[in-house]
Amino acid sequence: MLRISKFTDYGTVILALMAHNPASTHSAASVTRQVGLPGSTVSKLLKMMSRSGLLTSCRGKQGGYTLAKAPQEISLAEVIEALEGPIGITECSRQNGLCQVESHCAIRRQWQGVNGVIHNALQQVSLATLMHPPAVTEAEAIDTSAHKEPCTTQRISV
Amino acid sequence: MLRISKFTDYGTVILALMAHNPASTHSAASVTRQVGLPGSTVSKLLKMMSRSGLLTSCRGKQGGYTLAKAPQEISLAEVIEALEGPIGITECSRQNGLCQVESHCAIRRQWQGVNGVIHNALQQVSLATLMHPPAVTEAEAIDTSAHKEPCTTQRISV
DNA sequence: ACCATATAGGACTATACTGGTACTGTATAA
DNA sequence: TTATACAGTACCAGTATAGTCCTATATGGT
Repeated sequence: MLRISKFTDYGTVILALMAHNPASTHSAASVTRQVGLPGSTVSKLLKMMSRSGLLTSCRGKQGGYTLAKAPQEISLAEVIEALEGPIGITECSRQNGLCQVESHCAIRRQWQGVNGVIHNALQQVSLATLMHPPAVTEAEAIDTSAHKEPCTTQRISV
Repeated sequence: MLRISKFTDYGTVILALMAHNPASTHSAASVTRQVGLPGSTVSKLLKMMSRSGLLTSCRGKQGGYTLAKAPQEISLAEVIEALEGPIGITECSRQNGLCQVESHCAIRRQWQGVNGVIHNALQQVSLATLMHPPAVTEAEAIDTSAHKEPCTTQRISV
């Protein structure tokens, strides 16, 4: 199949959604409401992404998550790596000594090349690119709670 | 991770090995001997690849498997698709209606684009490309049994 | 000070997939 | 006729994935 996990997929959906209002804070609840996925899954994803630095978080009342960088600066490669670790199309693309046939294996170097190409492709696509096409339903997709300001601790506050 | 399964990985190793002698017939046993992987796994892979048309097979004494096409004409994309089905980096890259948020989802089209790029990259790389670099251990890697001719039924016989 | 809200960080479960095995059947060449 | 080698399928164990739940902690407002 050669695919990313559903989790990562969901992750990009959530990020794209948040990218409509990059500056504001989104609570797990509001994201859940908009995205139509199980709430616990959403908050798990948000937690993971904030731990890996894609999002910043803020606890407490009016808390929530915010994009840590501008949508143009977040690449798919980053997202994938954040949610499922380093990109390696084969196990031996990154590490030596894992494979019993490494000596026979004239293939490894080439796989690493392929890997590079793919990694590149994923790095080219930013969150901003990802949400190019319609930009139609923006107004509908955003509920009021998404409009609140980032919580105070996040601005270089007082 | 974004990676192909070990199976597919092994598959390419086996194919590359066979590609050293594209014209001759390789028995499961001889491939197993050369490749250093569990025999049952090897024959499972050979079966799968022959069913999907990458290899032709021939039963009976002196039987075995042969590449169905020249190494230059077998792409990684083909191999991956043969062993793990159509390449789709996300589940929705191919099919509609799987995803609950498809309406919100401005992302799908872009993922399909990414998918295309990757698919392309994999199509560029042929089995021949895959075994470019060394070509060193050819003589060692091939044991005598690999030198036998294709079995009669495979030539447009009599 | 207190409370409601919202994230942090786990542990936990069920299910699906992956890698590997085993066994029976069938075609082929000698 | 027999030994050889592929065909097909059912099976099993280990692991990864998707999803749930619970407790702790931080924040803002009253």
